[in-house]
Amino acid sequence: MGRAPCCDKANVKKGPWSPEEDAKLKSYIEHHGTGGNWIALPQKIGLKRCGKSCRLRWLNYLRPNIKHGGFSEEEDRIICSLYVAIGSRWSIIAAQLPGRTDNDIKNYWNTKLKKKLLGKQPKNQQQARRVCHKNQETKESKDGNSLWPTPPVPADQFDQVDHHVSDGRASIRKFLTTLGGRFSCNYGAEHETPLASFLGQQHLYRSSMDSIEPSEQVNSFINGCSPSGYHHILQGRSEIPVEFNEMFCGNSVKLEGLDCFFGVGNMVGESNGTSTSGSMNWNEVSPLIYPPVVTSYQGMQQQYLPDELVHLLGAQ
DNA sequence: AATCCCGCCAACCGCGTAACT
DNA sequence: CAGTTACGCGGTTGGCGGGAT
Repeated sequence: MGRAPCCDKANVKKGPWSPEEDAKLKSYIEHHGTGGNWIALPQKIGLKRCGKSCRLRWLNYLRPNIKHGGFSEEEDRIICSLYVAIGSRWSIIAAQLPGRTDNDIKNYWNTKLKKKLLGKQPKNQQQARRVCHKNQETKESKDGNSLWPTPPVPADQFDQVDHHVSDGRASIRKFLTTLGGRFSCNYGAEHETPLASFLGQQHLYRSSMDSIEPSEQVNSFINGCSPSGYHHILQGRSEIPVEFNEMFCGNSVKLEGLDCFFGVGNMVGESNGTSTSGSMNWNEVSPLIYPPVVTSYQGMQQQYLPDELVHLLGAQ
């Protein structure tokens, strides 16, 4: 049957917005609001635009107090922290950064922040495109370090990560500690959301990871993860996005506590691309590399996220 | 000076889902 | 309860500008 189009595509203008269109939309919404119906809005104003397009334009550019560019270090840190915690939920991340839009944050992450973090990787990964383009075979491309093996993991073998679950909580604790350092609770700062407070003190760029202990809050989060919940996380409702997986794999720095995610002997430096699926034990390889289809975000929220985050997600 | 290449970002597209009938 | 509609979200695309060759 197919989906009904949201507007008459033939009669709708696409592409960049003109100042006149911006002015019409802005003026109308400021005086009358959206009327709760974006689809009808363009007709009311006399704009030949799709309702979705109007909504996007308003949310991303025309509404008051929108900031563009100039992300601060603090904002960087919050974005990174939240990305580690919840993945590419840009709207949720944007909700923690007043004046920022999900689109802006998404673009910022994809074009700058991700590279800033991945910049710690060997250069061959960053320059692969350029090098390939010039048909130059570099030393790095030969050493195999950039070739993270990518065999498929049969769905029925995910169960075999169960043996990790016994020490899973300890590993998650160690993992979060390694990633973020001290997760302390520091509510009360003005204009600080609980979530920003919860995550804001992570230090992703710590050079030393000795003698850091997770806070009570993190411990309670971790302890709140049932074994099945931990299994669920391992199975790919992974809150550790692929980029970070790649970052760690490509990083020569040994990250303690990641064994349960990467598998003994497969984490750093040993996946040199010379292995074959026949010689590697893929049950030991992180399922985070192959995130399966998400089936129940709602359920995950309720079971595996801290109360603060669940509350925020629920309040959306 | 011309061309190529790449990064950035505004905008679009399609899907999931809530709300409504 | 099923079907329909609209919203909101995240992934992707395409045009533009600037740097490199």
